[in-house]
Amino acid sequence: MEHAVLAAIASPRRREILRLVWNREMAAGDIAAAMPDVTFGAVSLQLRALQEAGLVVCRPDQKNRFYKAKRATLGLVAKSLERMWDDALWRLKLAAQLEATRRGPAPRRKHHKPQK
Amino acid sequence: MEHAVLAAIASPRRREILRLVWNREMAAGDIAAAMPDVTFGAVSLQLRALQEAGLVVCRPDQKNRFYKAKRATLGLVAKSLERMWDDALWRLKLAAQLEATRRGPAPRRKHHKPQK
DNA sequence: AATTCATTTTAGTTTCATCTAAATTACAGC
DNA sequence: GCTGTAATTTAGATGAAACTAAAATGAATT
Repeated sequence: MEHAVLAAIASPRRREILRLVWNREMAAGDIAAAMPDVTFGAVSLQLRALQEAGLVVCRPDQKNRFYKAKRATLGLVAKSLERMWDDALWRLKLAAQLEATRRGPAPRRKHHKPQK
Repeated sequence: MEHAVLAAIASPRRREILRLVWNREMAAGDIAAAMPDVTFGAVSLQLRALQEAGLVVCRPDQKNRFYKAKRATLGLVAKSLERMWDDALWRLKLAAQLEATRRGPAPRRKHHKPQK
């Protein structure tokens, strides 16, 4: 583990990319399309950073370049990242479920005795 | 593990501090004294960042404030950091030993046949 | 209450990362 | 060759992080 790796995963944007290519490989264009808030160029730069840190590998194929995560580089940290993503998902699902199943009046805060 | 933790350990300066207080607690002034290339103020700011990330705890005592690492916050990543530091030490020691025990002419690169 | 020591905080500057828009490269099909 | 698609690269703008110097805080000592 070197500095470059820690610096790479410190960026939310790069973690977002890393998560996309964690289990499957994806073309650069599809990665960029999954992030409508930035330009293709910006994504390409981050892909380069990830590649230089050894966190992704690139496979050129025809006009496309397919990226996928190189999990081994992260060692134990891979598990931490996965947990981080799972926890975030879990929180989202929980929030959605609470919202969907809620009936009746809005949840109350702890009750206080009315002032005289 | 949240973003704040990853962001905190992405900084070499904060890692340097974290390493100092990894096994023992240290007064802020002593930490700053161990880093002659920056001011006390700068170190204090980084200590605050580490504290906000939950990576150190502070114990006031008289005029001093003693900081120590809160390793639990790092979970598995703690091991990765330790390995990182050990590896760096190992490399330094190896280099020092090579330098100290070297005798005779400087080490040669792989021999090539002389050109005719 | 004034002084000293240890530390934090503030305000301003520099440095660095990230982004955009546009130019450029690379590859394939016509 | 030219055209179109996929991606990278460049140059420049913007914002955040890290630093410094100086001022402010807090706790002990006189």
